[in-house]
Amino acid sequence: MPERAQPAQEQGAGDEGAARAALRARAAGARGRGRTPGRREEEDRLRQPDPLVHHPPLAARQGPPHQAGDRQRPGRARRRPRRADPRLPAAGGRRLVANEAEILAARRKRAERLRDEAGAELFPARVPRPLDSLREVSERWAESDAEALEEARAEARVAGRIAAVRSFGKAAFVTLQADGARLQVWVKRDRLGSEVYRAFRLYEAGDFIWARGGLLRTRSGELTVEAEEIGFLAKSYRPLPEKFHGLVDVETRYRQRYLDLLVNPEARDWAVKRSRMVSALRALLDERGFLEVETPVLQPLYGGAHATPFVTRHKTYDQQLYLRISFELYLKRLIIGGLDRVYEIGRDFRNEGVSRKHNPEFSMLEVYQAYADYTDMMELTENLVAGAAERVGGGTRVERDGRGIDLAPPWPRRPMAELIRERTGVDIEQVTELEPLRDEVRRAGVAGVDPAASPTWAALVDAIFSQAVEPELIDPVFVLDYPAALSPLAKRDESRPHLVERFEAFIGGMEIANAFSELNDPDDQRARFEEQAAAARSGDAEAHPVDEDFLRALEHGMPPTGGMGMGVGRLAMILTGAAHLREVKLFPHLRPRDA
RNA sequence: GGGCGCGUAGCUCAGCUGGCAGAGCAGCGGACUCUUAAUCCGCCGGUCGAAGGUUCGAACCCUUCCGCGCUCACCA
Repeated sequence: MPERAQPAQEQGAGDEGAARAALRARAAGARGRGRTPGRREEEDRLRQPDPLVHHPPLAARQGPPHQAGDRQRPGRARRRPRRADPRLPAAGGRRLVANEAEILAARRKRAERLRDEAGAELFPARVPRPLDSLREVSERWAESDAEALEEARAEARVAGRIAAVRSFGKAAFVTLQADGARLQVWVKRDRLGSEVYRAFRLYEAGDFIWARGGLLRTRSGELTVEAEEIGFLAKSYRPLPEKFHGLVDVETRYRQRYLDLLVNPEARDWAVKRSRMVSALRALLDERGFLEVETPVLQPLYGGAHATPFVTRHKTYDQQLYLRISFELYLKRLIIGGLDRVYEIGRDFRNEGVSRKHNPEFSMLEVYQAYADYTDMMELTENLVAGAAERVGGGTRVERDGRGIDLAPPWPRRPMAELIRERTGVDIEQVTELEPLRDEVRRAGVAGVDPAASPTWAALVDAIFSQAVEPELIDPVFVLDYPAALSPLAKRDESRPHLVERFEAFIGGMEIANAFSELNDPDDQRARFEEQAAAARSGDAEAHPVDEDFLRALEHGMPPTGGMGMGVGRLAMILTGAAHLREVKLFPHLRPRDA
């Protein structure tokens, strides 16, 4: 029962702020200075003003006499300090400062005028039909010049959110945004009539509207709908993020991802790519005859990985349940039951720390194929990754940290011992005891590895590999021939019993997949479970318990089976070039807002 | 948990060696029928994260705390 690749535990590709820096550079243009913005809303929420104590009038301040008189600006100097008005309603869980309240009040007031003076419905139930897709309109006429548009008498009726308004008194240009596409609408009073135009002036950025009219090119060549009809679709009571710099604050981007998606093209692009990637994985597996299944998230006993589970409780059964840490044991039951090719794409939950490398819930693909072994899983893995890349991005070449990576199969197969020897000079095949290996590591001076910190030979091998080898595995590679001691859950290599039939796939310095020839000897499996149980008794909180029900299933016989787990988030990082797992996660886990 | 960094207007950020708290955007009022960060005129907007300390004087120096980020450890 191999524990699977854990996308929550990324071996991050170093550069902390690459994504953020890119965002900032894009948002701020050439003038952008690198600086992490702060978050003021929090403080606003916590403030309890006492102006007399904290903000005395300037006249009452102690100040040097020679500075006092001549340079004060009367207007500023006499301004009374503003502060949060405790009477204002809390919104979104925090107290509003007066200025933000003013902005919101202005939008409310404008909405009321739109409803009462212009007679518009703020949230109408119906949208005029037929409606042209804004994206399709802009794509269809993208290459047509002014004459071509006129000749075709091109027309469109589009709807979207107002992203920007450039107003000229009796005319205005409105940038509509929908589904990630943008299209300009030219709103002119002489075309619409003064009554409609007066109502239009109460529209504002963030609102949803529709417009119908002929397509033309402006002097600057932009495809534009010259509105002959216009209407209101939905009010936005809150403003969009600042239009030039956009939304930069990392925490706000995650907490209010909808704003991030609206204004940061990367956010949208990565979300779309991840979705397409998952669709591609499904399609590729389906084409190979695999059956997608769903197994319990709520499990009476957890297993299949080495991790701390979340615990929950079923009320009416008064039953303790665990959120799954892997799908493994259930999928193998299905193999036993004759579903010879199954996979599941879903969420695992591991009650571990949250950081750039950890998210308590993360997506996993697990695949099991009867009458197969780990070599079949290699072929499957490289074809899934390359196939997904082709279907998502059009090719098997991706960029990472400024260099290209080719995902096209076949990927090299490299024994772990060989890689370690190449990088460090340490030969784990020759040095098979803990103490000699420690000496060897000290002699070789492996950076980042403290030989004394690893309690066993296997742990030290793992430390060497993680530190010295893994970060350098940029191009796709299968690492195989894992020491049996390092992989107690996989089938032994028959001709070399100190090794197991296991591989891990690495790309961009990250573990992408982990696979085994699955252990199907129930007696051996029982022995492994009991080792785990013993470890648990001696204090290993993550060792998992004996699963009698699973053992009973195994005793009914499981065919030789290859199994593979792949971190969906990790693969998404590779295909999008994202530096952080949470960039490809729509709603990453965050610390709660109110302590 | 350890280390490093950051926190100034609703947003993005300046603020020099301790001496007047600023800009742009957003908001409000006005002008403007080819703009696209529209432009122009005027106005509004601040507990400089919090508390304490040093100082004649603190956004700036010191201490503690809070929040966020990075990193190490942990997490095979």
